[in-house]
Amino acid sequence: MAGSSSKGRRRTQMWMIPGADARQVAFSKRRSGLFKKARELCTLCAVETALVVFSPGGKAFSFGHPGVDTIMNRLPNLSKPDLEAIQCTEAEYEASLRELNKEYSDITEKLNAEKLRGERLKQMRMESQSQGQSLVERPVDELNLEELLTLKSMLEEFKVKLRKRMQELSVEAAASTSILAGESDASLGGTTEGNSSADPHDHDVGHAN
Amino acid sequence: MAGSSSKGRRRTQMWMIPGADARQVAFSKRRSGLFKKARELCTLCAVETALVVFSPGGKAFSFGHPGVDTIMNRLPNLSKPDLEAIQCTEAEYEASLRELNKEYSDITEKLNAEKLRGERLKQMRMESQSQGQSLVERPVDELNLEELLTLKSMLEEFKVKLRKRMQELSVEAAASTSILAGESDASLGGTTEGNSSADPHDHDVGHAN
DNA sequence: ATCTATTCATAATG
DNA sequence: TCATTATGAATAGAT
Repeated sequence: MAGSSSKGRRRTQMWMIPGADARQVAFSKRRSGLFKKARELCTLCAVETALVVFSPGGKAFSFGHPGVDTIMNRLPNLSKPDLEAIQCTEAEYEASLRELNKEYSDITEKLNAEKLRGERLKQMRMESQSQGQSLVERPVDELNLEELLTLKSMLEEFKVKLRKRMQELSVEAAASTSILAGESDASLGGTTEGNSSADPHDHDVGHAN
Repeated sequence: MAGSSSKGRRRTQMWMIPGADARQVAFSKRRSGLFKKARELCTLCAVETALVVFSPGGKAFSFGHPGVDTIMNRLPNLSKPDLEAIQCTEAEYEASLRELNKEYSDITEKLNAEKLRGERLKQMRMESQSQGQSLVERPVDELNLEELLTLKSMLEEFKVKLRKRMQELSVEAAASTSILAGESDASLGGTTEGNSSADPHDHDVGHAN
C-alpha cells in the first residue's frame, strides 16, 4: 500500500486545466457528475432545476425539470432577494478571475525586480574589473603613507554610507501578500416546503462543427 | 467500525426524502455542492454554464457564466446559423484563457531563470573576488544585506591590518586608527540583526496539472 | 474506456 | 444553522 502511490486522484488546483485534451477529458467526467447531481437534487428534494452547459467543442447539454424553458421563463419575475442570489454567484466567479489577475500582476512585478537585480549584479561585476579598489586589494604592507591616508579617507566616507544603508535595510519591512482561495457557494435562505415532483430528463441539444 | 457504528454516511435511496425537514436539510447541502461543482466545471474546463434551482420554499438560486440569460438565450437558436457565432464566441473565450495561462507559465519560467542568473552572477563575484573589494566601489545603496555583512567583516579584518601597518610606519598611528575604531564597529554591529529585504523567494501558484 | 488511490461530498448525529 | 465524523461517491492520473 505504501509504495504504490503514483496512482489515484490528486488534489486539483482551481484554475483552467492546461491542455485541450486533458481539459476535454475532465470536462466529460465532470459534466456527467454535474448532471447526475442535478438529477439527484430534483429527485431527492423535489425541487425544480435547470442546467445548461456548453462543451469546449460548442456542443450544448441541458437538463431541466420540469423543463429548461419552464424554469427560465420564471426568472424575469424574480423578486429582489432572488436577484441578489444571481449576482452573488456570478460575483464569486468573477472574484476568481480577479484573483488570477492579481497573481499575474504580482509575479510580473517580481520578474521585473529580479531583472533589475540581475542587471545590477552584472553591471557591478563589470565595474569591479576596473581601477580604484587597488588600494584595498593590495596587501596593506605594501602601501606607503600617502596611500594609507587616501585609503583612510576613502573608508571614512564609505563608512557613513554603509551605516546609512544598513539602517535602511534593517527598517525595511518584509511585505508579504497572501492570496486567499476563498470558496463558498451561492446561498440564500430558503424555507421548508413540500413540493411535487415529476420526471426529469437529461438530454443533448444542438450540435457544432 | 463494524456494522454497529451509528455515525457516518449511509447509502442513500434515490427517491424523494420523506419529511419536509430532512428534505430541506439535504437540499441545502446538495445545493451547495451542486453550485460548487458548476463553478468548478466553468473554471477547470473553461466552458459556459448556467444553473437555476428553485428551493422547496420557492426561492431561486442561480449561477451563470458569463450569465444565466446569456446562456439561456442561446438555446432556442441552436440548430441554426447562429450556432457558428456561438462557437466563435466560445473559441475566443477559451483562446484568451489559454493565452493568459501560457503567458503565466512563460513569465513564471522567466522569473525562475532570472533568479538563477542573479544567483550565478553573485556566485561568480564571490569566487572571482574573494577579497570583495568591488563592494567598496559600488554605491552602497545598491548593496543588499548579505553583501553589506560581507563588506562589514571585510572592513573589520582590514582595519586590523591597517592599524598595524600604520604603527609600523610610526606616523600618527593613534589619530588614524581612531577613525576606524569604535564608531563604525558599534554601528555596524548593531544593525546586523536586520532581515534581508531583497528576498525574491516564494510564490507558486498552481495553475495546472 | 477501465482501474485505483485519493480526495471530496455528505448522511447521520450532536 | 453549524460542527463533526465515518463513509459513500466522484474523479485525477495512469493504463
